[in-house]
Amino acid sequence: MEQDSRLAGTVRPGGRTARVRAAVLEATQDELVLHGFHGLSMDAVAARAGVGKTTVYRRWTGAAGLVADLMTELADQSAAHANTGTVEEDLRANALSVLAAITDERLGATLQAVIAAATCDKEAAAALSTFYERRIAEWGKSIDLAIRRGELPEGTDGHEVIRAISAPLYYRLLVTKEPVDKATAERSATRALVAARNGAFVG
Amino acid sequence: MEQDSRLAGTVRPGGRTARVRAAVLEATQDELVLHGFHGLSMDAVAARAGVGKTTVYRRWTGAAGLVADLMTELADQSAAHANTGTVEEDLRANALSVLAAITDERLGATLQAVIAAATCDKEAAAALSTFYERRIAEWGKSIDLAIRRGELPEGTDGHEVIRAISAPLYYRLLVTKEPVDKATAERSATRALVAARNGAFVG
DNA sequence: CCCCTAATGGGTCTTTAGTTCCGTTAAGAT
DNA sequence: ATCTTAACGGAACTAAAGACCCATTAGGGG
Repeated sequence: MEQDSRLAGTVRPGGRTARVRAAVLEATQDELVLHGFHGLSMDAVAARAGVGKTTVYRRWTGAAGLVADLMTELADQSAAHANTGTVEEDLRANALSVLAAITDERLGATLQAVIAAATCDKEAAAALSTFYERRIAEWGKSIDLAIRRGELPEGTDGHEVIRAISAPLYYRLLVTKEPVDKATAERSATRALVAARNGAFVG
Repeated sequence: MEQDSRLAGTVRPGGRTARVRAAVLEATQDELVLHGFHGLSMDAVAARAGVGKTTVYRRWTGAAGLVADLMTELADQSAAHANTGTVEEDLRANALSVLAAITDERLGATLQAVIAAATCDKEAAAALSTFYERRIAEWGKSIDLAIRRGELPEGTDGHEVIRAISAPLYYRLLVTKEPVDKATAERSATRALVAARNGAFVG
């Protein structure tokens, strides 16, 4: 009689509980593609997932909780950094992977939704932050390798270089609403590389 | 009997209509600071502004329309580009003006709200797009002057340099949720400048 | 100053979001 | 296989969002 203080789904996470979670997160992505975060209704998600809306409200507090959980799920699926042998190609690969993510219909819609949710919800903000922290640390290794190969100056801040590549793509996607294509991504990688080679990321 | 197809507030825009608009936009900003875009309620805005909620629904379609109008209002107030005599200082001024905007309590909350709204609303997206198009064109002049002074290579894409300065700041604000301070802004300006001097923005 | 009507605002109605209750189903431990 | 109870789902309920109607107020042209 004391376990009702704990969150539902933690004591018996197998079988049905897992199936419900998968169905709800799938349905959430579908809804995000159709209506975006502001148009995300718990009711619609429950109906599409084929589960009772009581269940959705019980396990996820609200719309922000849903997308936060979605982001957490994606964090576990993030890929390893490229290791092609040259920084130039590694950074190009990084830019193209960001491009692929934000131009993918489902993934792109999900990312934008989490970002929208994170502007006013702590949980979503934390999920986002964690996701990119990991991603930046992972791809930062490419820079460390490049430094060891002598391709970049000693002391170059790898995390900052990786951020510098993604930033213009997200800026276009979210702020200026300009289209983001392959050429944009490649330019972004090249510019970060030029700056890095000239020591702009040292210190 | 035909003018009801036109939007309310366009035939008699002076006096009361203008006062109502000002009060509503003010109240909208207050609410955005408190609850963010996702928590923006037309009802609360009307109450805070001291106007009937019917009026708010009539003149602005919904929450997205409110923030879109707010953005349009801000677009008219945008400042002219700096002209200190050196690119270095002009770009630094640009970065600091972005910093000031996103760290200001009311303006920052408004910008984040419009960005959140723009992820799923065309009107808000258009307002954002227009705002930054203007801003980038305005500050791009600093780069043109620098090219004429011989500080940057002929053919440098000024708009892209300006975007490159803002991008990392918005990236941190919206995506990674890292704090954005003066040092971050200055680094961003410096890095874009280094890349530009080395021809990364030509072509 | 007067008139016409654009624009506002209170009140009411409808719809949708979110909660609660309780019976049913199925994990997972023995 | 059996039992306990975590977790689900339908239904009824409450609260809030949003739409509508019509009387009142005040721009702005004459």
